[in-house]
Amino acid sequence: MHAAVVSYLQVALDVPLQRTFDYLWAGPAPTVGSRVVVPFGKQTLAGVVVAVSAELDPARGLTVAQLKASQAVLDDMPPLPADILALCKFCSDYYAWPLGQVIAAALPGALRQPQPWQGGQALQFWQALDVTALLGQLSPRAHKQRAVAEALAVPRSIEQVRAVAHDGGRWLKEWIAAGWVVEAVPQADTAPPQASAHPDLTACQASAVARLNAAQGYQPFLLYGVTGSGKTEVYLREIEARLAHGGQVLVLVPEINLTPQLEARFRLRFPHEHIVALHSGLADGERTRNWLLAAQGRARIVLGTRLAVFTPLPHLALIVVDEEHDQSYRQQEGFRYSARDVAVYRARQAQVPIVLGSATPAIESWRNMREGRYTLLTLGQRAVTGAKPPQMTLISTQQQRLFDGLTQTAINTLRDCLDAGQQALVFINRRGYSPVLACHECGWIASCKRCDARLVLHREDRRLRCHHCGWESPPPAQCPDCGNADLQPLGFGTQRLEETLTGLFPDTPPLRIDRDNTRRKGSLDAMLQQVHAGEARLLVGTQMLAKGHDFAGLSLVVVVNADAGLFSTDFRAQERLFAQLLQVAGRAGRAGLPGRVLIQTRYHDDPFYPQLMSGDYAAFADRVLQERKANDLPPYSAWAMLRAESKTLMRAVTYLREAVQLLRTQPGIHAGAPIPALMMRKANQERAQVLVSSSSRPALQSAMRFLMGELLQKKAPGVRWYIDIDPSEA
DNA sequence: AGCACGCCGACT
DNA sequence: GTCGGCGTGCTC
Repeated sequence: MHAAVVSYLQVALDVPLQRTFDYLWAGPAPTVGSRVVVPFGKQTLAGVVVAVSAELDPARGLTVAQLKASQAVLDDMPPLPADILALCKFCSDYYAWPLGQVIAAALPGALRQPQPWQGGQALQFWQALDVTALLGQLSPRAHKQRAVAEALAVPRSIEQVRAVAHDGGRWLKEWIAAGWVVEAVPQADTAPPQASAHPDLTACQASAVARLNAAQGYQPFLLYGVTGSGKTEVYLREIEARLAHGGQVLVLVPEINLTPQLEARFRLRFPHEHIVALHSGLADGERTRNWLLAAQGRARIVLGTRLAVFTPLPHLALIVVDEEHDQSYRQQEGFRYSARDVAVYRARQAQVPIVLGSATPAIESWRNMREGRYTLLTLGQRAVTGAKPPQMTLISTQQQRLFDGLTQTAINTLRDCLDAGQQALVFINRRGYSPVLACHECGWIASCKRCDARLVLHREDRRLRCHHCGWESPPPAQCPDCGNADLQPLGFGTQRLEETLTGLFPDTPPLRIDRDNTRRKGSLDAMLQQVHAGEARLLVGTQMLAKGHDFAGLSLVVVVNADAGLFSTDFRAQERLFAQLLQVAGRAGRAGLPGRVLIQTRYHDDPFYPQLMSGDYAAFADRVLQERKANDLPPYSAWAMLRAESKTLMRAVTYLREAVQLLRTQPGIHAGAPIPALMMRKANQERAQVLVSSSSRPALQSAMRFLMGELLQKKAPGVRWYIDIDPSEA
């Protein structure tokens, strides 16, 4: 007889509590990273074991009697490997978010449930023993069945079979029972990469590929090239090289709706590889299956959105972040992280190269490149011939009156375009721009005297506020420079644009395409269909239209409120605007038609516009970097936003004031004044925020850690708070 | 986050 | 007399 084995497990649970919980396990110690089912209060939860010991650590301050027993150790997934746990731990510390919730974000939904995942059979693959013989059994008119049978010439999962035909799963079951189809192992590794369809590389591409090929261990690259310069081909070549050495690659892309095209291109290029997609648009089962295939090392290419950055990849050999500047790499809800930054950390941790690709790199990445931390790979020339760069024109709104946001020049040009039977896009962007008060006569802009930042107009209480330092005042009755009494926020007047256009062009009613009216599934496709069919010729769109969609008949783009983006309180707004305008300009004149882009601005003298006109992003980025340095903005200063919500604004503000007092005891920390949030009421909660900054990242980290300790101690009835590290806007 | 316990208003 | 409002307190 031998003594009963007892292990003590530290378990991370998906609860908003900054600690792990300890459980007993009557049996041999499970592997760290295992999924367990544990009782928690009255609930039963799934958790992940983050530490195991044979004795209860007295430092935990618990007695054995206080511990409950873990109910089960699940084996439906391989235990989370040490590198992923370490990555989660890093994120938990860096982003000040509970470890259990970071881990939960890293797992697909089915593996967050306190039941074993039942979809294991979806990991099996099936293949017809003899396709010809099977086809001979089928009715020649059963086209769907025949298609499924043909697909089974190579190993297929049940999802893949269902994708071929709706009833595919049922037929598969029948054929398995009849012995026509047997389980098979995909032969990903034995098939040599096909030497098919490799386009010739330009000199720039060839040199980029050569330098990527030579990379060993951790090496970050910034692949900088205009649209059409062939960044994807560079990724594909490098991926091919890394796969040839038995590696896995992680490819991150910004949006779900861009994935199908790219995925198709990857599948075409690597027909014998397991390529799995990972994004929130997948059904739970498929996402879990894809995640497991990657974690088992069976899928060698993972193509996913930001959440894919946490996928376990035992043979990780390369990370690609496409359109690395894109805002959708930032999770804005709950566990707020930047997938690009996490990807860089992961590449260093795994000692593999990482390629950050963009035509308009994030200023942070540009700085890393300029300071020698990232290697620059430039793709200069256009690989795709034919597409001529559009002709860009500025229209100064200084001389021309605006009619609901449109100049006469813009109206005339739109009319000419529509009369000629072509398509036009009026591009507005009002997302994320704070109302910045300006004089539309002389160009004066309300700015903070103390920090040089733009002031924001808070309409609720008619106050101007600096989101940087908290200074506030009532808005001036008239322009301090020219005396004009009609001060309006930049970008005002675009609200009624759609009606105005309807009135101006009754024969070609505008079609508005934005987030609000495309939320319903399929509605975007229906609208795009109308555009392609030429039924809609006048489009009104937001940045949704800037990405990805090509319209053959589109020859004119009018940008109506660029200035609202140029003078935003968001210090990142300029680079976003630059990227967006370059992108939207690329929409015009795709198919031989000469493209024209009209940009209305009151501030045509701003250095922004000449740099935009010449497409000189490098000059723009260097200038922005200098400005950021001069004004002590990120990345030259580390920022965190402390946000609080409560029933009343007073409470949230008072709470933040106390937090500011605490922060000011910390060395090297600057904390401003609490500011009411612009979108104030959200779910009946008033919100306020305060900006915390430091010239030293470690100082900021330790101050926030200190603050969290203090805030967790003191109880604040009805106040919820959280910390946003590296916030995307002020 | 859940889910309890816990004291004060309108109702089978 | 009870059902139920959500304040506050805890979860190994």
